[in-house]
Amino acid sequence: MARNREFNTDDALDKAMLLFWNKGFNGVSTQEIIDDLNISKSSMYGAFGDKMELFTLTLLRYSSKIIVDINNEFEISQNVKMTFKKILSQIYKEALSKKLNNGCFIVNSTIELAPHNKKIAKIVSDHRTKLEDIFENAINKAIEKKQVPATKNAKQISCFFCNTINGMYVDSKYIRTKTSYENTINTVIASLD
Amino acid sequence: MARNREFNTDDALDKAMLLFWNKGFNGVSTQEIIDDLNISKSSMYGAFGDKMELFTLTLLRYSSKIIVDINNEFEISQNVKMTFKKILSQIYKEALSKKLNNGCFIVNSTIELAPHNKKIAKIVSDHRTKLEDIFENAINKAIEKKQVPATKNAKQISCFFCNTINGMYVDSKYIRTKTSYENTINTVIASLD
DNA sequence: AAAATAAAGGACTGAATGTTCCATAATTTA
DNA sequence: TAAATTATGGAACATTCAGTCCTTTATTTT
Repeated sequence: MARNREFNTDDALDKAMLLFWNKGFNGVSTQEIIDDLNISKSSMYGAFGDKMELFTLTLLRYSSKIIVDINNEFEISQNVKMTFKKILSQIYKEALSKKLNNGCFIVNSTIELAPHNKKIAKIVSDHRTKLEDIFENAINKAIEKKQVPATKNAKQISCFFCNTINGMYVDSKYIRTKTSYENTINTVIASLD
Repeated sequence: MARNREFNTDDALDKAMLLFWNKGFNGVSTQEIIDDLNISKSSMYGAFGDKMELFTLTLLRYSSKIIVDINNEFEISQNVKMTFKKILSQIYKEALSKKLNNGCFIVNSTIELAPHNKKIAKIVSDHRTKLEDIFENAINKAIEKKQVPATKNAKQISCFFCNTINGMYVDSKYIRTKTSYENTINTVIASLD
């Protein structure tokens, strides 16, 4: 050990995450990053490797946070249907309240990078698998509790919900009317009846 | 009039469209464009203005083509449900058959540019409005023909279908299994029953 | 306190970026 | 056929890009 790092690594990752989330990998320059994090280039390269490594760290960080949050939602859940409605509603409420239309960092990265970068494709794909698993477990538990008809296919619906969420995050980039999202959510939630 | 253009403008636009569609605005350089179109820089700038103008032209061209195609589908349609199933299935069949995971040029541009570029946001938003209108008309006609229950809200379902399509185009960037898409489609089509 | 080690600042690099300019070539109109 | 006009090819431009290098500074270990 020798001289200590003068900045907080997690804070720096959070700031970089916001930049990449908002403008994409290609939309942010290294100069912009070091200006925003208020560190020097050598510090950035020393701490995080290169631009793509930094990006990857922020994406993994984002994914973890989302997975933890969604897991929590279902742990405190009394009713799956309500919880799904809450999760879907939060997406558009956040979108409408923010000035930044940054949507979902995972979706953004899927579109921008997944087809041309295997590492990013893996992160995105792993994230999707985790989400679907959480949903599937929640629906199966609800079926056990007779809150959802046993005729429903939990896997199929989980997949469909992920699709809906991805769609909503695309919409959130340019749709600023509550009604549009509520149209979708109402139709979607009905699939659990 | 004077010297004639040596290249075909429409062919050039189609080639440029493929580039942007596959790699996004920021993912394609002017050098790459002129190499691919096999024209000189001055020809490109002379014919299309600048990179963003060229991009905009290709995006509008893409949008028009999609709208014409979808319109045609419903014009030859005997049954809305079948037509929707056909449209949704085509998305994943095309995705699975192609080596390029380019998805939908409109969705890609929505994610990459709409939040930071008003002109692109308008194109994307107009495209969405047109699509929803086509769907709404088709569902209403089907209700008249008693193919769809009159209790259904055509506007709401149209909005939901657009959401589903956007979600599928996100998925198409990294999901290579038929089952996943069929899970979604089966659940979605059921909303017309 | 000295030696070792790691972080920071920032100048620097070479390549790539989007765009412009200009000389030349082709075509049309008068 | 001459003048006008547009297209082409490619050199040139300033800027920005991601990434490196080296000196200085701070901290730890011996």
